[in-house]
Amino acid sequence: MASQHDPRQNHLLAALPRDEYQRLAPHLERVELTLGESLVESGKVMRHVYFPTDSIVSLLCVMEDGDSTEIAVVGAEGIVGISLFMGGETTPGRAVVQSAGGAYRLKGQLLKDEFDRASTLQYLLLRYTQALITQMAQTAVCNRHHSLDQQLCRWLLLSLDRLPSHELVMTQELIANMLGVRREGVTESAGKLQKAGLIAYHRGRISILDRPGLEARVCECYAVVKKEYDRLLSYQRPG
Amino acid sequence: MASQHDPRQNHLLAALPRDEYQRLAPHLERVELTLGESLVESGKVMRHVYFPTDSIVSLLCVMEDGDSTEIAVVGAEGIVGISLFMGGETTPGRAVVQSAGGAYRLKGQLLKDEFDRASTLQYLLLRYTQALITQMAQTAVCNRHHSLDQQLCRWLLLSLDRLPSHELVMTQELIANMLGVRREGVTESAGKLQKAGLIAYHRGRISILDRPGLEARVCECYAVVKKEYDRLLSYQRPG
DNA sequence: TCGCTTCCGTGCGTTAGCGTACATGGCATG
DNA sequence: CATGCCATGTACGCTAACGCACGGAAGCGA
Repeated sequence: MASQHDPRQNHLLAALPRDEYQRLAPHLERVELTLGESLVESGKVMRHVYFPTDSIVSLLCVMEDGDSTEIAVVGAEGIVGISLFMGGETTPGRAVVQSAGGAYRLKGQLLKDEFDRASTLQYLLLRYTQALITQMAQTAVCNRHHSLDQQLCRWLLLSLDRLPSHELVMTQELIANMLGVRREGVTESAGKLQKAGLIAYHRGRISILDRPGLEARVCECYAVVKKEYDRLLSYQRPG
Repeated sequence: MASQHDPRQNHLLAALPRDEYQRLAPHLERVELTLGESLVESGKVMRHVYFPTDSIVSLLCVMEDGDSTEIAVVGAEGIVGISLFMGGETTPGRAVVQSAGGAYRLKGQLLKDEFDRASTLQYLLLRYTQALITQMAQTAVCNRHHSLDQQLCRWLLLSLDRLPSHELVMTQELIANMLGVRREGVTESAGKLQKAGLIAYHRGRISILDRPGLEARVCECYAVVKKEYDRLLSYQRPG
């Protein structure tokens, strides 16, 4: 069983066979991520990858004028810094802590070394990356075709899936940055959900009161992403 | 030099060292892709990957109601079917031929075998996948924040970069499907470009008359993607 | 040559989301 | 308790894109 602070609260680390995990474990360094902290800056070379345990990290694409959009969200099921093993070293995007909490970090070179052994880690990371790609694609199509109301539901559910509690610490201003819309738009959509009794909002804290209600309002995008994550990250190795 | 039909017109295949290429070459099968042909269907297991030479393939995300959006575009610089080596076997998206032309296909298992040798091919494919991810992310943010006019310019330039000629065979209806907008919207935006003398449109054929003019109108997204492709696919191996 | 289909242009009214401005009420800080 | 900032609510005009409907023209096949 996992102690209170155990790297294996991260699903990728938990899925490693004993010997691979033992090689990495001494180098895993626990860090506390604070809300708004930036783990990856556009174009900067990363020194570490991060395995969240009970934190959430948003992958953002920021443009010259400051407008931004969330591309994908990473929790305990994933890793931040895929470009380190994909080979690019850097990304044009940013990674920002969306929900404070713990994570374990690992020096990029150590991850790369283990990855290059054609290890289980490689298998896991590639499958995870494909799940991430699906999330990005579905986010793109959702941005195009669905209403802000639906997108907000999707965003809340994706966050909720990565949190232990039913409460998230997040101002409407920040949600607006994630979704790439106006703050006032979020106020309006969130107001609808609140009137419908699905959530309660109070100064940067959102309590989810009726999760099935959210699921009833969300667009198909949420289910598509969730299904693909379940499929790809169930970790039944072929051999 | 490449003969008229040479697998090495595809940049990934061209970048392989001799021995790796020799292993794959006997299994590369030339195919002619026709406009609108579907190479990958949502959820279906793929049997082959495709290396385009002078064709263009669009990666689409299609929703239940039929609305779709292009997530990324693949030409001679890339490969169609990344989920075969990423490990997922399938994707929720589709891959549709956007511009007819040649490609070489390879049985999925053969590609996987070579990939798992920790070969140069693996190095190339992973870097390519990262470039693809960048394109997807930028597409998402462009969908959100930029006008249809700008997106059309981006789409034309991305297509143009993957074509030998200055003419593309593509109805406004199809472009609308790619961009996830109405056909009438494309008519209007294309009309502006035509009035400005940048393109000429005639029954499913677009001639680009003034490429610098398009580049002057396009949003930053085009340059971000192009720069990242150039950076990641220049193929200077570290060792 | 006729007729049909495909492709493009245009003109509505409608709407979601934008930009802006401003009001209110918590909460912290002194 | 006074001050001030921050998070949220609200209002209003504006615009890009939507849905729908129609018209015309180019090409193709009989």
